[in-house]
Amino acid sequence: MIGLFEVAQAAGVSPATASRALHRPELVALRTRERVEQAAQELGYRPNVLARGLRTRGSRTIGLIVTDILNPFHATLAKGVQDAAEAQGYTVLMFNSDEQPEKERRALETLHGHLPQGLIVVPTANTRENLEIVAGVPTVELDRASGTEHAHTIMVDNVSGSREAVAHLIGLGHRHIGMIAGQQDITTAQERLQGYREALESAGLPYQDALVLPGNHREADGRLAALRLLSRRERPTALFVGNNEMTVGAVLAVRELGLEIPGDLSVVGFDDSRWAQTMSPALTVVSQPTYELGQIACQHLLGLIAGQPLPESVRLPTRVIYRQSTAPVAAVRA
Amino acid sequence: MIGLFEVAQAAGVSPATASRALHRPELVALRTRERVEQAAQELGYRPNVLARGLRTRGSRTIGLIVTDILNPFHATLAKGVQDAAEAQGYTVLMFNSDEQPEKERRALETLHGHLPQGLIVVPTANTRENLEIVAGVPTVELDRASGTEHAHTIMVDNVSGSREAVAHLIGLGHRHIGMIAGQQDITTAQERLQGYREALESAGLPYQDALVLPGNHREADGRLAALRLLSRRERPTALFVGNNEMTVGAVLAVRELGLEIPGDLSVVGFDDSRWAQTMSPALTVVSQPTYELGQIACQHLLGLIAGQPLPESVRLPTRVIYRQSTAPVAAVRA
DNA sequence: CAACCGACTGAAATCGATTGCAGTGAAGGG
DNA sequence: CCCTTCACTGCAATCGATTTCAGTCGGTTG
Repeated sequence: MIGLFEVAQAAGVSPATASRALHRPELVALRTRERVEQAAQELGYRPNVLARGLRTRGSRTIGLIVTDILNPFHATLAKGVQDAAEAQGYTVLMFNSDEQPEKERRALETLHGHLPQGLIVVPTANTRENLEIVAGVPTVELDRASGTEHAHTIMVDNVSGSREAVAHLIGLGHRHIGMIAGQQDITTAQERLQGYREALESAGLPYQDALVLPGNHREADGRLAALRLLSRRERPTALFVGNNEMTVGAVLAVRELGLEIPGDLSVVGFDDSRWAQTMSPALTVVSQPTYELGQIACQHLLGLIAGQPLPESVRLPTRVIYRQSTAPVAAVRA
Repeated sequence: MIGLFEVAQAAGVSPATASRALHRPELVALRTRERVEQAAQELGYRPNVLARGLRTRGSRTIGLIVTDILNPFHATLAKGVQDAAEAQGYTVLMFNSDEQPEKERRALETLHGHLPQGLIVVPTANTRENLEIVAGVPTVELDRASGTEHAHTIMVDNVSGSREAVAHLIGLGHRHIGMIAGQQDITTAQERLQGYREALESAGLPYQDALVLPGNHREADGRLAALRLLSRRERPTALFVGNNEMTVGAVLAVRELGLEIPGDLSVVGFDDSRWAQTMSPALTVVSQPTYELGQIACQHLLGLIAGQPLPESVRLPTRVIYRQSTAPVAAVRA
């Protein structure tokens, strides 16, 4: 292994000087620095991150915990975080919590041993308690809020995205709009439901409990919820689904029931995806700047690490993309 | 920070004994060990991975380099690797090469500084040279082979998967079968093309160069290639696409041209996905045991690290899943 | 000309865990 | 009763990079 010692020897200086030459250039005479740099170059010196991290108590490493890397939304978040981290020379240690508080806890414990400089986490139900494991480490919560006081959160504007989507349906004449909401212990799901309610309210429509079903954010649950909603005596004419996975399930359920989109039923999903774009008919969705969300979360975290004063809460805009899965309710009766 | 020192103090022993008590129990008296374990438990001791790694020259960490985490295939591989690693107490450092040899090189350099115990890599065009950076580190190549001598590779049986898929098309009466192959500097793409040729050959059909187009594995390229193939005077009646992303592009191209699947054109893709399952008509594909591929690669690597004798090459089976995107060629003329 | 200054460099301590070696006490054998 | 053996424990060195502190050496200033 090529260590600083070898470099120093080759350059005819002490390890101390070699170290300074490489990352505190202003403390070393120009000629010495050049010799060291050349030696490092020629020998292919790569600093031992472990030794450095041990000494400096921190390792230019940040932790990232997402709930499900197989969900394209989370994969995109992860890419945004990684790219931003790499741009600043940080390495990302990534973990999956699979929405399980227990796995999240294990991930945090492992992470803690690596002395990360900071942490980005997509919270689960228990994140508030789990975060004690890494107390003192700058942390950014991504996409959802854990409820921890003074936590930094980077989220999208779920409320207005939902509100606009549902208002769009109302504008098309729909009066019975079903919603498949997520688990209500997650802020994202709460906010999307709130947007739905607000849209109804400003249109003077009543909120009907029976039209809103929860779901655990998985495809299977979306399917079941949709089957139940669409089997009601008075079938909704439109469906708003609170996350991408459940939307897939809902659309499959619609097909199973032999209903036409948008002829029999208008559908709006939350979160755009290739699937939403290429299914037929193409799906109207509330889209989120997913990659940017990850990127900004990372930049925010690096800012925190550097001690910059930053706002505790950042909201990125959502936007409704109108495609072919929504149509005037009149069409149903026609 | 709770270190071994604090634990030792609380248990009334030296750090040396505390260390042994925790990972060499047989060297320590039962009662002492219990005291140490309890102290560690109560204080919430977590070993400092950096210090340990520095001392033992290795950090219970493995590296993983995939080419594109946004591709569900790679995301699934990553999950397989991570789950298997976690099961054995290993931490995964994951990087994206985005198919760029330069990014791969940087990832390897960063990784090298972390003294990983092993490495799993989905090779790019330059992997053979790049791997010198981590010379001496046990390495497993995943999904593709870099061409390095005596490299351990975990791949699927691309040739027979393709052969069977194309034979299926031939069995349906197709005689003009187009293929969108990947870049031919990647073994996976070579092998899938070979399967295509073998199928033609055993059916006594001629191989026509003009029916085979390359592509860089991206959706956009799949679309362009499909547009070109399907605009030929004598249009192919079937299309075999060599990877999942390009298949999406190809299907979009088919729709643009106003062709019906499978009425005007049969389509088979390589690699199953939710998109392939839920598009209409559902896509006939060659499926791969993706998650297992990742898992097995990781177990293989951990085996190598432990010094077990293992075969250099492992092939997992592929399987054709017959859905609605393929139909007898007769239907075209009907 | 002496005292001093500033720029630079090196010796050595340090981070926390592991481990070779030596030392301790008790048990057992002669 | 003494010596050996064995089980256990502690001291101190070690991994590689960083950093404090103490020089060293020209050159400068009063």
